[in-house]
Amino acid sequence: MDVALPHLDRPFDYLVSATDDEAAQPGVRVKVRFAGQLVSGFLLERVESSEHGGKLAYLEKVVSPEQVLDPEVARLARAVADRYAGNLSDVLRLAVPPRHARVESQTVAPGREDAEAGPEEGVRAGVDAGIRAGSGDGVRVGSGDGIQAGSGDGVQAGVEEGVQAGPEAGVRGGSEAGVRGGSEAGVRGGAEAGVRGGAEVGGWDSYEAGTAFLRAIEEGRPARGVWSALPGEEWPRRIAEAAAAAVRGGRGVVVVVADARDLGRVDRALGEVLGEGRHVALNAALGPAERYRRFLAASRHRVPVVVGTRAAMWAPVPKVGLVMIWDDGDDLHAEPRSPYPHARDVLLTRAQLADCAALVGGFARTGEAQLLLETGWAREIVAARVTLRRRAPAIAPTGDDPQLARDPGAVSARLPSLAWQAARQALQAGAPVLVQVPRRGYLPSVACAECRTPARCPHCSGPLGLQGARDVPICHWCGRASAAYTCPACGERRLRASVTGAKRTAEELGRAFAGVPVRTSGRDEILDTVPAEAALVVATPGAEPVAEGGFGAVLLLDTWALLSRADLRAAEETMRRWLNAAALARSAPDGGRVIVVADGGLAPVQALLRWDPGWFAARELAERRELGFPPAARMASVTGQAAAVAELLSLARLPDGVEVLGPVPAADEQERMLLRVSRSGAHALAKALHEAAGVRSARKAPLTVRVQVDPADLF
DNA sequence: TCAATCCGTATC
DNA sequence: ATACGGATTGAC
Repeated sequence: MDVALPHLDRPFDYLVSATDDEAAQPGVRVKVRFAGQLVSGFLLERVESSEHGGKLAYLEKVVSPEQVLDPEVARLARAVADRYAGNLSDVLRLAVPPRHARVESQTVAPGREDAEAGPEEGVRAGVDAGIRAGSGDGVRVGSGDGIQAGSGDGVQAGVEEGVQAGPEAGVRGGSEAGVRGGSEAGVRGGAEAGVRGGAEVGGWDSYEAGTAFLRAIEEGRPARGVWSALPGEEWPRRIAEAAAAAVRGGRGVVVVVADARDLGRVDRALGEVLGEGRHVALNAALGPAERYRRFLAASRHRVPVVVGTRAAMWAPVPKVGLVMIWDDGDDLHAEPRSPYPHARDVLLTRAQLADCAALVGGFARTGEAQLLLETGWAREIVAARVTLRRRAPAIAPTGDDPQLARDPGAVSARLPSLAWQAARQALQAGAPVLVQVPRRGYLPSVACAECRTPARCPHCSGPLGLQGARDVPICHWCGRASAAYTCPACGERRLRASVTGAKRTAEELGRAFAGVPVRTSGRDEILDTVPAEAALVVATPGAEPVAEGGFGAVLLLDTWALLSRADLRAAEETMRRWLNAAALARSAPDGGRVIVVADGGLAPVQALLRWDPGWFAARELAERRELGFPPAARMASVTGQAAAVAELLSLARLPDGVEVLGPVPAADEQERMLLRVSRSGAHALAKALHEAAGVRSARKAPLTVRVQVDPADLF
């Protein structure tokens, strides 16, 4: 039922007229009369009788016989709503794309391929028996406790406790538990698969548990993996190979990536590995018609594999056997609309509910992924150190480079000398060089308040910037503070903000490396690939192109700006950006180098030098455990006007052990309270908050309160 | 004693 | 939003 009121977040029963009987199948869109007005909803299930005491109304109409809400997705949506203290209707808005009637009629519905093309309405109009009113042949519409009673809670507990209880789940994943898929694998893949076995594993044999993981997927076992991709890895190809294994086993696959560029890469790889017509790519940027067309292709089980950005996590696929997420630390995976579910969480819940395989992959590793490993919910898929050494670039820090100030070359290049040397060598060898600089505005640069000469670091000539409200300018490149800055041109001491971004850096580097083409890739114009020839490529994090044959050198500049952010995830995010850029370099045996302009003693720098995202993630998680931060604990925020927040919290029957923190001021004269609870109490906390919101909405409380579980912006 | 009105609550 | 039931109030 498309009603976003927490106290109405449950299914409602309706009668079905004989006219609607055939079309009224689970998953179809319907219109019903609710409190006097016509509202839309989804038919959740057909039932013989209703427990509802009062009078039942008839379904107003079946909007379309298209079964757009897959039962598996409906269960998932309910579980996600529960986890995030949200309404099913909100989740379904995210999960099922808006209907496009023309697309629906243009394409042939399943099972009707042979029927004479007549419009579906015509087909049903023929069935026009009398009304079987009394029979009580009913239907359940709207919100899905109906799917049903026990399972709502049980399922949610499953994930929480699955993650928590670990060992059992882990053992289950690893062992022979999921025999179900086995038969299909035998029938479909058969001898062929057996023979091709080795080749089908593709590049997964570079990872210690890789081959076994792929075999498990093909055999339909619910294996769960956290995959640390090797530097230089053709990860879209690995994802496609994993998808192909599931398809050979007769199962469906859902892949979620962060942005359109990653989507393009996986889309291409899937086409190559699976052949055309075996998958669809879903992208928010598609128009409504094309989006619905592709959704229908999946919903009608025309294709076994769906890849897409965030919203694709809800895509229906036939007999889901594997869900995958790439680069789960990317903040694009967090849904910005209520109830703000995170793609990783949704996919893992999906795997838990469907008892299917799951893969969380990336060059970096998030605290959440680390937790999956430490609880035993998932197994590590990593390469042996010896393989890593063969594939990784040579990585060095320039932190306290003693040559920095003395080396005239470094000053003229406006780069620390080591970075300058690495770039020059790569260019001389005919290889492209990647320079990663933070996004414009990330840390504003400063210029002389009088003559507007850009303020430069006295040590390395890097651009100076101001961090937050602090007055002391800091170098973007080497991180040194310049307390007593004086403009070399006019002697002025005051500074004003100016902007330096990728563009400016590109200009400066162009002057330093005369004759070398300089290209930029950033927000407005993103490069996808660059050829294997000498060029400087200045890119913001996330916009780095892939170089044919790999970059000869990767320079990570302005690292201080990333590391010093006052964000819980600053270090993790920095690590992720570095690894993603460094992964684009050639291997050390092929001359690939990565220079990070940062102090080699810092933990993220250490982790980068050793290419050890696991070590870093374990360290991060341990720290968050100590501090009681997510994902070691579960947090929720309640935001709104002070009185409304207080009302909600007074109504909430919070479980034992909830810590209430705050209030802290929020935007628009509102305030925000934070609630913290152990992971085992997470479900109860969400339930209590949803119930309290329900009481408020039943009272028609005028002031809105926003409840967020695992808010993206903590501290 | 009954109807008009108000308030709170459920909405199949 | 709107409809309904129960309580409340005011007129006969």
